Parts: sequence; structure tokens; C-alpha cells
Amino acid sequence: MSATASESLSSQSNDSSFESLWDELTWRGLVHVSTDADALKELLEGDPITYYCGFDPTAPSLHLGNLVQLLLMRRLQLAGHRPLGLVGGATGLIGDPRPTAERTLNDNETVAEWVSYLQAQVSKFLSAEGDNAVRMVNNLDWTSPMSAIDFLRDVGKYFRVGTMIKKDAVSARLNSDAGISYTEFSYQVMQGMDFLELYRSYGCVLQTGGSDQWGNLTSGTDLIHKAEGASVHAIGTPLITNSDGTKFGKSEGNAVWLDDAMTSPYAFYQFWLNTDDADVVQRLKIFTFFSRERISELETAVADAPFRREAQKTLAFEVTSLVHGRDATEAAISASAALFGQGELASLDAETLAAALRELAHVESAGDSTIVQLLVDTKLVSSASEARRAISQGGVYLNNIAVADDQATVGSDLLPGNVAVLRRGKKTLAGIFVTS
RNA sequence: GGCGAGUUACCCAAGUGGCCAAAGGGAUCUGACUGUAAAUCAGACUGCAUCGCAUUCGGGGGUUCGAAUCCCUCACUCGCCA
Repeated sequence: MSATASESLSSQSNDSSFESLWDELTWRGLVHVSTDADALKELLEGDPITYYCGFDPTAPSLHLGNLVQLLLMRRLQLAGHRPLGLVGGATGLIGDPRPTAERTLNDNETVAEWVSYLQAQVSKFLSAEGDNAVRMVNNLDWTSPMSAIDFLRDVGKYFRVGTMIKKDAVSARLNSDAGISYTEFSYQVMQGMDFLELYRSYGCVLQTGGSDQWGNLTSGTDLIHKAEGASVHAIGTPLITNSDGTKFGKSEGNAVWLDDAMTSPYAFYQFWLNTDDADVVQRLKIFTFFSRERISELETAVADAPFRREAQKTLAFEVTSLVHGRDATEAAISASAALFGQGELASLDAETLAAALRELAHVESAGDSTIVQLLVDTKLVSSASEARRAISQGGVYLNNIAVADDQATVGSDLLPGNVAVLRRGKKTLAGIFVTS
């Protein structure tokens, strides 16, 4: 990821036209469930509080679902509150129960490595300056020294199994064929313990997370209530869904990652650019710092001139800049313009074309490679059979010309700079750099 | 510990000896229509290859000319009873 974080951090602000931060958060649709709303509203308007949100190292990078949390944290920080960024070095070793099936355990070294990656990513989205600078914590630090006896006596006693099995995540698993291991069953206890620890060490009184984490969030508030007699708070953000019912945050079946090595800035930009009309306003509210006035303008633009896709373009620009920085975003836009522009590919100059192709999946190849092979090499398809199938369905294009023959090669009909653009379907592209 | 039920392709789910590479639905992909949108309609959807071949129905072994389908065994899951 680029190092342009501070530049965009300093340009961010909450919308001052709202009476309170709470009103803005609810307007943006960021609150799906919470503890007592009136109390929370009052709390957020008062003196700075300390709050936290946890991220488990289940992959080498955070993804778009996590971005919702990061931006919520940032909004709270902008209002003067003090963030704790928790990366779950301990909880990541246990595994949060998914509704469908047991997780595969990752080994300690892998998890430790992922912890360091996630810490760097979280840090990027929160300011490290001022008296409410972000502080990073790792639950391995207080979990690891604890003995099993201490855990069961000091923490376990506060947890009732009846309550634990009623949590959605657990009951879903108990009612499924997959069942649940004691390991994952214990997850909510560990997360509850985190909140208690942060309450004691930092005076942390608010935890945020996805609504699918609600059971884990309340496990913390309940524990603090019992162990310390204090009332603390939790906010659960909604699950972001697409209006057509599909899962948000998937591109070509893959998760959209924040790490530019896992999802290129070009692919990231394209993901946002392809947002449905029906979803774009909601996305602007959640993923940008635009004021409600600005968002309202864009909403009008979608209604009046949907074909111009102004809202999508603005959204894509904003979010890509936020995550990858301005320079990478400009490059992604240039590449998009070159590849999806109205003009002939052949009329582009070699420099522009090469730069655009480097934003895509690309390979070097000899001129006599078959199109089928290149489709496979560029990962545009996953097998030679699929490549032939795609060609016979008329879904493969070389330099915008449909490929009819599955024996075809790149040939000599190249674009300036000895390159070719391979396309599958309407918008899945790859670059070919011909070497000989 | 005892008894019963189950494990099918990305997901759900049919199939109980040959007509099963395996019904149906969802997801996904492609085409048409479009705005690099949605909805709709059509097609595709194990792999390699020119009718064909190879591998697949939890793992392993067996019966049979032939098994996802029958037998043995191991693993895992669910339920009831202890």
C-alpha cells in the first residue's frame, strides 16, 4: 500500500451540519444494533471516550468489510474520541465461529505474520497525531500469559452456557450438520475478555463491530457489567448487501482486499465504478466522508442522468484514493480511460497503452502462443477447456475483435509497443507483452 | 458407552447396480438489450482432447462384466438414550 495516508487523513472531516455525531452515524446507516441509543448519543457528544474495534488475522490483508469498521473508527476519532486498534493475535488462533463450518486453524507463525500486516493496515486509516492518536493493541499480550486455571476461574465463572448457546453464531452451528468445537465455542469468552481488559487498562467504554459480531460484542458488555458493575457500550454496523441480493465486496468471485498486491488499485477502482445505481448512494454514505449535501447532489445525478455514472465515478475515485493514495488512483483512472474509452486501441500511444496494461493481469509471450494458452496464463479463465468454451460462446476478444477460432494465435496484428489486449466478456481484461 | 441417521460437484439438493459426468434450484460465466448498471431472455458451468478419453459422488479396501448406488473398515457430523 502507498504511504500517502496522512495526506488523505488530514482532508477528512465529519459533516458539521448534523446536530450530533450519533445523528450522522445513523444517517449514514452505520448503526444496525447498539446498546441504549440515548445513552450512546449522550456519551458520544460528551468528553472524549476510548473505544475499540478488533480485527482477526484470518488472512494476510483486511478487506472491504473491514473498511466499514475502519471508517467508523475514523469518524469517531474525528469527533475527538480515542481509538484502540486491536489486532487479534490470540483470537486469530482460536477462530470466530462462522455460521456454516468449522475454521481450519492456522499455525502460530502464520498468524503472527498476518498480525503485523493487519496492524500496518489499521494504522493507516487512523491518525497517529494529537492526544487522541490511535494506539494499537494485541490480545495475545494479555491472553498468552494467562493459565487455563485462571481463565476458567476468573473469566469462565461469569459466563452461563445457556446464554452462550443462544448466540446466533453458536446456535446456527449447533443446528447445522457441522456442529461446533469447544475451541470455537470459547471464542466469545475471549472476545469478552478483551473488552474487559481494555476497560481496565485504558478505560475503554465502547466496542464497534459488524452486526454479525453482536453476540461477541455483548459478551464483552455483559462481562464488564458483571465483573466491574459498569455499563459500557457497543455499536453493530449493518451487513453491507447488494440490492440484487448478492454478496457485497466480491469481484470475479474473489474478495476485494485492501492490499494492493492482492487486489490491484485498478481492480479496486473498477470494483467501485461498477456499483449498481441502486446501491451507490448507500456506498457514498458509508465509504466516503462527503457531506450529506454533496451526497444528495450525487443522488440527483444518478436519478437525472444515470448513464453518466457520475456518482459511481466519484465514489470510485474517493475510495480508491482513500485506500491506495492519489497517484495510484490517477493511474487506475488513466488505464480505465484507455481501455474502456471510445477510441481505437490502436490510436493510443505505446506509453499510455503499456502503462494501462501494467495495471491489469499481464504476461509476456511469444507471438505464436495460442489465445487459449494466453487466457489460461493471464488467469482470465481457469482451464483450457473453459478457454475454448469462452471462445465458442463468442466471449473472447483480442484487441477488441472477437476471436472465432480456438486455434488462433496472437499473430502479428499488434498494438503500438508490441502489445495486445485480451478480453473476456465485457470487462475482464489482461495485457499481453509480445517479446519476439 | 448404546442405538439410529447422515457425508454427492462452489452452495443447497435429487439419485439406492448399467439409460449417471450424475435431475432440480441458487451462485457464477458468456451472449442479446444497455450506461463497464439493474431487470429480462438465451446458452454454458470436472479436466484433457476431432465422435472419444481420463478423473469425480467423505478416506481406504472388497463384491461384480459393470457401483454414487451392495459389503467391510476408518474418519467426521447430527439426533435419541445412558
